[in-house]
Amino acid sequence: MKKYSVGQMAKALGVSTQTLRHYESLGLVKSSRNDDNQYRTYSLDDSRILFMINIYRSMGFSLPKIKEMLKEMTIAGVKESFSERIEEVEQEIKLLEQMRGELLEYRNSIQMAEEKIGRFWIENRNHEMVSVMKSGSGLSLENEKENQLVEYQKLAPLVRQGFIISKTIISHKNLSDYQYGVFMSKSCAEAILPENELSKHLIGVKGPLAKTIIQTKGELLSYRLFEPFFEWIEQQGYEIVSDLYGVVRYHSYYEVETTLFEFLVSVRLREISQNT
Amino acid sequence: MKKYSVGQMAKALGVSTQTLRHYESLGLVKSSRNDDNQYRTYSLDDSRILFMINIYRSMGFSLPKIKEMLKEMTIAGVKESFSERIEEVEQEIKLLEQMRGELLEYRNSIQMAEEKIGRFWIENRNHEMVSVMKSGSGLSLENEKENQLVEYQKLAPLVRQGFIISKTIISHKNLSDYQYGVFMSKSCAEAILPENELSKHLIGVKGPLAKTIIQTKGELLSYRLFEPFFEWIEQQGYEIVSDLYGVVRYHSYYEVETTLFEFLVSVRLREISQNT
DNA sequence: ACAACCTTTACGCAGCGTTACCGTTA
DNA sequence: CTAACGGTAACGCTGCGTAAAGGTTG
Repeated sequence: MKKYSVGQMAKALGVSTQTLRHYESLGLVKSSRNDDNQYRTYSLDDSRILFMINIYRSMGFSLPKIKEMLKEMTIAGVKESFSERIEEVEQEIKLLEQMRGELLEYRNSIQMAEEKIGRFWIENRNHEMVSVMKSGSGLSLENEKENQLVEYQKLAPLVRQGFIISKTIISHKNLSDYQYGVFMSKSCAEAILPENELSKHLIGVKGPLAKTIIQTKGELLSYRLFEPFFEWIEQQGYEIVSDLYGVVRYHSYYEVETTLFEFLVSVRLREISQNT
Repeated sequence: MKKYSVGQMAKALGVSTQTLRHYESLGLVKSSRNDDNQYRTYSLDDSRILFMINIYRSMGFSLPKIKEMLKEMTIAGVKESFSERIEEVEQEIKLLEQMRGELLEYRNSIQMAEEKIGRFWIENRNHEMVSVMKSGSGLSLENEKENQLVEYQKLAPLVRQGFIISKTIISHKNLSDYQYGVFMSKSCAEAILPENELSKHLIGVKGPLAKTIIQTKGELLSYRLFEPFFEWIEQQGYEIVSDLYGVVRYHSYYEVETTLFEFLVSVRLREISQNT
């Protein structure tokens, strides 16, 4: 039977010579050798196995798995391997589709934020979100809350950090002690939270909402940063009726840190004061 | 500001301590150290960055890419990264879906073959396939054909090896010199072959077709192997009117090689002989 | 003599997991 | 004293790609 060298066989299969040697070192194929120079030689039969390996590789089987499959005597066993791989692939597809969804959502949210930096506006729809760490001040990583956060993060990596600034603190014009929060959308929370937890952390921010995008560069949150926002709200004839929620839209560090927050707060029209 | 140890921070983020050290070694984060014991300490600000890293990881960005993104000053740049990643993910999804299709097809074909080992049957539909190596005898890996095969394999790994046994050879009852072929479906060939090539290699096997599944174990193809098949065809009142095509359905090696071939050949009803 | 083959050995890649070996803390 | 932390250094996993350093072929 005609014999071929590694190079010839590699070319015919569309793989590299190293690939063939690698398969041999893993025991996927055994090559015979030319006695004169110890060159590898391949036959027609070898090519059939290499062909199969190629096909299995193109379906994403691992090399050890392929080795197993090539040694598998029963056709039922091979079918089983295929079924397993099909399930794996479907899992991977699901994951990637989820990823794509998150990426699109994130890109949109950045785009929106970018367009609205420093601007103020009113939205009338209700905004429902869940804050996991609401009740702690600062980064509370102890006991229950710590474990909670770990669990939620594992289930939904796409939660957002942010801040909760209570109404009282705002009225005192002193933001030195804001609270720390981890936010997620209601739909996300519904998917991963037990029902009682959901209601415990759910923040139903009722419309109309005053919103703004604030970009900070390594600064701490201070009242001064929000003053234009609060003044604008007043000028529009509204008053604040909820805590102020800041959700991180984008965060980077380059010497000084740069953070893009979306801040939102429930407002209502002030009643016209009789005394003015 | 409150400080946290690696262990605490790792737990809060749902990652391992090694992961945090790894990020540090890559320059994704810088940790300050406790002067007493050189333990790492993390602050609230660090946690925000680690949080972002987690989110980016969950979207499949590589660590070097994430490092870049965290240093990126412009929001447009970040958006661009997202758009790139979205394209990547969509490519990956496409690939996996293709893989799934091939896996399903392959599993079905094995299942079919398994059920019909050693059985003979007639199919009336036409069978169209393309054999790239048709004109060569044995495994021809030279010149043009070699390059062709390489190209086709790269474009469509899921082609099948097989054999072509010419009508003349069959009538001589001597199968020692069969031809080697690489088959693909017409739809696959249409996708990757230039049109003139397609017509050159297209084998239109017209119905009715006699088919069988033959399992060989380290044997060479011999006339004896096909004798029951040919006899059955004759008994049914048919005669062979095309070459015999053997397509590999499954191939393994376990001490002796095991191959599952699907063989098919065009037949037509014999005219009733006046002399018999 | 020279290019184009072939040989083996070994490191590099990503993103950590997993020892190994040792110091610190509660 | 001991368990549970912390530290660094180094190897392991997958599937080859890419030298390095040398022999063989046409």
